[in-house]
Amino acid sequence: MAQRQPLPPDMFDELCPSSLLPFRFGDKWAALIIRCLEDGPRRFSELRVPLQRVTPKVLTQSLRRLERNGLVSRTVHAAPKPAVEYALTPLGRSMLEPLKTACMWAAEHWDELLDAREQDPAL
Amino acid sequence: MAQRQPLPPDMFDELCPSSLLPFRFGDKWAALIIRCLEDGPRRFSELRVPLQRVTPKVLTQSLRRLERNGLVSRTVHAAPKPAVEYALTPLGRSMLEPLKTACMWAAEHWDELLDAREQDPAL
DNA sequence: AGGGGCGGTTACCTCCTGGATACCGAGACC
DNA sequence: GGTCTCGGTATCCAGGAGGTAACCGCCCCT
Repeated sequence: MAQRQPLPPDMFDELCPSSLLPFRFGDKWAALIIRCLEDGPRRFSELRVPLQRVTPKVLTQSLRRLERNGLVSRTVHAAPKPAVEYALTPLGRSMLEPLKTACMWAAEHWDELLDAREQDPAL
Repeated sequence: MAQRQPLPPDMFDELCPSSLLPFRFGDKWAALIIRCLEDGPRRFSELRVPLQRVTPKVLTQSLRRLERNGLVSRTVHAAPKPAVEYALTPLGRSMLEPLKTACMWAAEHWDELLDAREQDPAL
């Protein structure tokens, strides 16, 4: 193997996007919410169906954060019935691609991950 | 737009890979460590160079966790000098691809993310 | 035999996330 | 006017992630 370069001290300096974001994106439920919105706007109570174990407080928190980061939009419809719809913004939609790449990796290697854990039962 | 399907309650049931892993992978430093190991094995003190702000305790924690999950291997060389080398396993190496996809997304949309936060100064 | 680098460990503490539970206000409906 | 659903809030709390600081054993080198 060729001689490797030493790792530069400034490799991850500052707010480098590649150092902060990937694979630590959002909170626990953010990715799932984005996938729920893939097919179009959804209402609060619609989201609670697949995300059964998310309490309303936490769901609100997640949605607010996604809104703040410009990935999701929140629209209140007064008529005919009061309703709130959450939808992906273009930015949110652009995130579907890397999200799916990650999902595919996870699906492909899920067994290996489980195996590794079982081979080392120490926690 | 065509009528959307309602979201199924079992959409994220159980340990579905796509629900657990993507974008919440590992701890705070896991992704950075993996990128540091891309070019070959590295020693503990080598990793501390780019990851300046990681204390030894936390770095050890991260590495142990990556080892447990089968992404990184730890090898102790006794001779000629005592040294410990961390390297990517094939599984760890397979993670580089989705990781880079995520990095590219972050780099492309970094400005938009910052903009969104500034438009909504409420926290 | 003393010092220094390597590769950690230990104890302690803080903050944030996320969960449980209960409550609530505005409209629509009966 | 009472009640139902929708879309949340308010409060409290526990666990874990991650940071700080100090210490440590081993081996090599001189």
